[in-house]
Amino acid sequence: MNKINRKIEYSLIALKHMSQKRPGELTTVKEISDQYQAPFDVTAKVMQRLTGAGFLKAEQGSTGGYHITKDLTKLTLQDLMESFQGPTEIAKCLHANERCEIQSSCNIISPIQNLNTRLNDFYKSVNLSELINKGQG
Amino acid sequence: MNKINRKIEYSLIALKHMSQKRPGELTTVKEISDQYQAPFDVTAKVMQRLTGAGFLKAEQGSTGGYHITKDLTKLTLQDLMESFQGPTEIAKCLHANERCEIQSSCNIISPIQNLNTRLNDFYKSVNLSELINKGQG
DNA sequence: TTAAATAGGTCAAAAAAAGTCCTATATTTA
DNA sequence: TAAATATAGGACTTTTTTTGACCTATTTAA
Repeated sequence: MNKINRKIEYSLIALKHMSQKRPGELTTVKEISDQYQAPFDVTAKVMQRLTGAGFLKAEQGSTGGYHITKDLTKLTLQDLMESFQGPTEIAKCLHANERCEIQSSCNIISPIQNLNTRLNDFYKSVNLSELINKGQG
Repeated sequence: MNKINRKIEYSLIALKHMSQKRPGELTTVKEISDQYQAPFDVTAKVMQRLTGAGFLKAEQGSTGGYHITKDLTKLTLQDLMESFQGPTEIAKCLHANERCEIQSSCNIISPIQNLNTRLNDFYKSVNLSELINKGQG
């Protein structure tokens, strides 16, 4: 529990890698999967997702690749997470289409809602640019 | 991802339930599993764990049960989580006995460490008593 | 036309979470 | 003293989630 998933990790790796390039310079999936030993297919999907979310722009064709189009200083961990899994929902009862079996008798729905909001606020407080550039990593 | 696990949920349910009783009044596993429709065995394990962590005291025998022994206003979500899963570690690389396959080439170890600390600080900022009493539950 | 890139669907394997089954021990009470 | 009811906890199974692999299509430069 509390683990950050691989997609978020690969996203951070890719974003950091790309943020260290000159503006507009392209990065391929192969480049990242080779350099960081990340599985090609998973990395590819991650890049596609980041593209769909507007973080990156993809250039097609044999000399194609990706480049960052958004200002990382204006993005938060919350933005990144949301692009993969929608709104943060720490329990089933918070999700419209899921149903918690014990919901009818549950005594902690308000606390859960409160905690969810606070966790989300925390994610919003984590700036992606800052995060990526912490330490020498 | 980002889900709180069932054990933490059942813990909060039980703690809230017990905090609403008179001091020293006992609560049984059956009482909780019946009232909140939580699985008996899982709830039992949770209570045992909370006991081991010093949150509760168990009274043996046919009129036994549990009661809270710690002041919830002095406990945090971090304390609760730690009692179930040890220190919060958002990625393998932070854990002494786990090994991340890509660690040797990873470019985000420092960011991950930083984020881990901040998340932990967040959990420490969530007071259990406050959390449990948010809203009408 | 070929090579190398992105796009994306489907499936399988692995890991983690959740729950069940079973037995042992303690203690009250009939 | 036996029965009932409580905690203690090991072992296992099922379910869910996560992670990764496989495959095909499309785009574009050389």
